[in-house]
Amino acid sequence: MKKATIYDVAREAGVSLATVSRVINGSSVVREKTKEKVMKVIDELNFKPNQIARGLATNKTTTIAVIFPQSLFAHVKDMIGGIGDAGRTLDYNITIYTTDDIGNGPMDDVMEKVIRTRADGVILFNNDKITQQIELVKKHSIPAVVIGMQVSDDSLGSVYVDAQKITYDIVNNYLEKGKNDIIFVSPQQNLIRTVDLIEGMKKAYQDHQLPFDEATQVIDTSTHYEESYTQFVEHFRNHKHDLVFASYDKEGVAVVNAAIDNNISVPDDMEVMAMMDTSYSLICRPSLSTIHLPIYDMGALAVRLLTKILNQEELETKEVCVGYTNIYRKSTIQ
Amino acid sequence: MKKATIYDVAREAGVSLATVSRVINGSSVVREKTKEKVMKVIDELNFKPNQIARGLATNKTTTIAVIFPQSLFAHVKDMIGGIGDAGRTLDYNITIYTTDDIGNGPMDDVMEKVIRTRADGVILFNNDKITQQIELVKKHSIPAVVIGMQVSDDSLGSVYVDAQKITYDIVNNYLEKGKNDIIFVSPQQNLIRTVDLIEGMKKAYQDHQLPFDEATQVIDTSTHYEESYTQFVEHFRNHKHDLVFASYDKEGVAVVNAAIDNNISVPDDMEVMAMMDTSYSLICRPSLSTIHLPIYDMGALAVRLLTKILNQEELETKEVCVGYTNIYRKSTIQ
DNA sequence: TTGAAAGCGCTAACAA
DNA sequence: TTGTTAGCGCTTTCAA
Repeated sequence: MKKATIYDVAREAGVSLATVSRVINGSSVVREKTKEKVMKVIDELNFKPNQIARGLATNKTTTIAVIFPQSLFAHVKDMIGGIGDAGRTLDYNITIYTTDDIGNGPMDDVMEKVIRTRADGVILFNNDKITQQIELVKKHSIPAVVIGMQVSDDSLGSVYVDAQKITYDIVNNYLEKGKNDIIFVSPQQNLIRTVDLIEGMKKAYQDHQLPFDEATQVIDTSTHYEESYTQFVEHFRNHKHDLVFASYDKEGVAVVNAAIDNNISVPDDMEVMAMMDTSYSLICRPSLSTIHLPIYDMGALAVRLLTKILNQEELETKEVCVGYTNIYRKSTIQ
Repeated sequence: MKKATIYDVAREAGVSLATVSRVINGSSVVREKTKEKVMKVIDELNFKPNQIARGLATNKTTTIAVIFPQSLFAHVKDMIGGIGDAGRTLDYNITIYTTDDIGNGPMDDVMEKVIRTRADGVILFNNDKITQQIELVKKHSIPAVVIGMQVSDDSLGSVYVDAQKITYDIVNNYLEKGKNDIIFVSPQQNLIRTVDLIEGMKKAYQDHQLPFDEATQVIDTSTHYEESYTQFVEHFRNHKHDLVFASYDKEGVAVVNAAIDNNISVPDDMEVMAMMDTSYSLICRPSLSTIHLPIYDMGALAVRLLTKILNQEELETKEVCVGYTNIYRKSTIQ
């Protein structure tokens, strides 16, 4: 049995196409009596408007494309809940596109697909290729919002956190206590811009007239627990710091475990602080002090912001900065 | 500047619509010379075929809807990588829909959206409402594959793991060693059917002519670490078992940590085994023995299977059973 | 308040 | 090998 179309409804209800269209789009001009009649037929025929046809007619798809590299997956997946829920509430379809790790001209290919599908807008995430991605959406003038970094551009929105402030405050706090052996560990790919995080540290050192040596105080690591753990076991064989700040809980746990295995007591001999407040930080023993970011909300906010841009709604700002909370648990002395 | 349409290309290239259409769809009948000419214009005008228009004409959207309850998010998110990558390789769009936790008539609403968007097919996950969901897709005759449970139905595909065998083998092994105080812990919502997991245990007990008491040997828990941890700290105050089998690593870690806090040594006093082989099992101390399931692959396989069904390709079976590996680490005596 | 009709951008017979 | 033409199912003027 074929799906009922608007024609079928019109015929059965004895009205024109236009009237049915008005009814399903909630136009106010249609008489109550007619409306009821049409609704009844819609129900009887189990008619569901074809969004594809509508899309063709209106040149809108009510679809938002979410683009992210697989390597950022750990961060993105936690946001998908918020993105999905907001999409549902606001009646937008969310379609996801992964880049890299597979295929060849990754970003171009993906953008090509997004353009073909005529998504109304896209959501991007801070990553090492973000500049190139932003170029692309601008070139094709696709409305977009990027999560994880502030971007000041008329055509783009952004949802971000004040990364510099996060590290500045923490580092400043330790320096004030005379604890100035602080290192920063992070994988290359990160939702929160590592340059900003590092910048915040630098500033704090500067304000205390202390030297900050990026070569030794910033350590790159892997996103795979086993690799980072192994790396840190080695590192802590002959290093010990006042504070290790990790940009993601998982790496924070690797630090803690590696330290413990080198008989460095956390937090007594060395303090550890991480970011994101995921389950990892709870599971860790001692439990990890961490920065809580409103991950779910950031996803939902990005969708909300994007739809506002799409609907040309008034908005005070296209750059929305979200708050965060320092959560002190057992890996720091508080 | 408006986007170029197939008309623009036809006009510029001095050919008809049909020819352009043939070129972009890779039809073999078009002369090489003409093809080149058309391609050139396509490039110049930066023409991107409108998939919406194509969808209307062909009655196909090349999109797959992935539907899952938020409560199953922890499992699903790990699969999204595989689903996304497979979608990209096979040139299908993946759109995600979350159910429950928000809104009212959850599943009906979602299905309504899926129908409106005319997704070619859907991917479902085992969860406590799966029967109802299967009913719905069948009622609307939407091609579907479900992940996490075997379903024998002509119109549906499934990608699953032999859950009964997993628990049977493990439990059987312990019973043979005379260790028969075994409990099973799991949250309500699970990707792998808990009834099957429990059934496997029962069978093993049966084969050993030993009683299995579901009331005491099966423990429900929360998906939130803090809650399950608290619950287990209480439980282990006056319980100790030969083996605790948890259906997900996170709950396994909660068991381990709660046991340790009650001075129960793992694995000497009590062994713990979990499922999924996520980072949690690595982070746990002692590291968790766990069942490795090919999560990424299951996602990719589901997409592959669904597209085969959509394209009416020949397939030996619609019920694909994937393998698994027992990974023994430090939470069990091996 | 309703209807007629054109058009959205493409595909797919069918004819040439 | 190419072109003509009729849809696909909806929205949206414009007129009534």
